[in-house]
Amino acid sequence: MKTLSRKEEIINVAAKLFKEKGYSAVSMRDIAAGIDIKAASLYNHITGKQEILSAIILKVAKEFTQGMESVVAEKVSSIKKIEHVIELHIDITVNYSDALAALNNDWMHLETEDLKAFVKMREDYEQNFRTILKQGIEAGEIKPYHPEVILFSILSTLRTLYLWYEKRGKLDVNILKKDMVSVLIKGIV
Amino acid sequence: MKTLSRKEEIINVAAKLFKEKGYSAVSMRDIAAGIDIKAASLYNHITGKQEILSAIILKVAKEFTQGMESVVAEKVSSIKKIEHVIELHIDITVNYSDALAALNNDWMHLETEDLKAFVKMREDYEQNFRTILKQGIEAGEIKPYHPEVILFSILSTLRTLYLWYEKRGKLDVNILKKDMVSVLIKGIV
DNA sequence: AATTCTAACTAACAAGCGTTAGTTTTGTTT
DNA sequence: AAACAAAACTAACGCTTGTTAGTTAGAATT
Repeated sequence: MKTLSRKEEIINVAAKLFKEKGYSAVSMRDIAAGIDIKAASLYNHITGKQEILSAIILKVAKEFTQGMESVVAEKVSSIKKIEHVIELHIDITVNYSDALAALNNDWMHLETEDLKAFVKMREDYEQNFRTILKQGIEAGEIKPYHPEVILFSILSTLRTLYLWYEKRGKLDVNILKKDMVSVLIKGIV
Repeated sequence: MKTLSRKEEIINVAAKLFKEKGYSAVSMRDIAAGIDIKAASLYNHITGKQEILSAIILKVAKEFTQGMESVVAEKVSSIKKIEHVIELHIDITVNYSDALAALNNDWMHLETEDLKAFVKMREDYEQNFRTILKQGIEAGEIKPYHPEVILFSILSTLRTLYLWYEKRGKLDVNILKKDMVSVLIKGIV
């Protein structure tokens, strides 16, 4: 357990508050109160509210981008790749569940460069996933549904996992992985 | 095409803006500008910002509650009931896609009575869905996974469908229903 | 012991917020 | 044409917002 720098502390507290009320409804005074200092003191550590949001979102977005690129490069079946994408999401959810709320709900409050960077990462990520699915369909591993329906179905489940993970008392990660893979890939009947 | 009352117009414009930026980031002046009047004029038609949010969210929440109760009362197999829940979500998504954004992301900004009413409806809804799944598992129609994993997986897909429906150019509803049912129930392998 | 640096503080700013009061315009009913 | 109601307007209110300036206390470095 490394001790956190003040900046990391600010970002963690902010992420938790953003998760509860959303970026716009959280004030700098709220964030400051969360670590028992005054709002003006925050500016000794960060340049502004925007920097906090960027730090939260882009860090996790990079983890997704990087993780997805690793999976794409693997020399395994498409189904195995999808399994690994599911596991990637679960791992990130477990480690950054507060940040994921901001990534899902507050990305539109990013500005200029950061917004563009985020949107690009998100598009690339989806495109990689789409490619995996199409290859799986071509190879006959996956039923020939419209790839968009499959993509959306799996991705929306994975993206909102953070809402659900904490509520159910932080279940065992390995059991979660096994069950999620089964339900999402093999169906329920 | 019935002509809208001013109040309905306000609510529709607000819902669209809430979808784009979230409740807290949308000002009364923004909403007013959306129908080309001044902010103060809104108050001839509504009592305040809160009433707009309540109107948007509770209307749709009631549709879900009512629809789910109809499905539960049906004398059909559990699988058929799940199919009908999926179709219910798709129908509501098509008719109220803006309102669904507020329902998903801004419900926590409801106050007192309205907040309590919403949370109760949501819990009841999930409980009904859970019951359908458990009966399906008991009857051997559904694989014996942990019902929570199935519930979460299907529900999170359906709840974020609004994000996806408009982006893909408003696909045909019947095709969408057919594909979603297949993917969510039968899996992809 | 003197100096520098870090991170807190108080005070205040201009701008924007939701909302209210009072007035004027618009369109309908008598 | 006069009277009325509905719905717009202008102006302003008290409050909160993100942020800046200037100051101070304590720790680290010289």
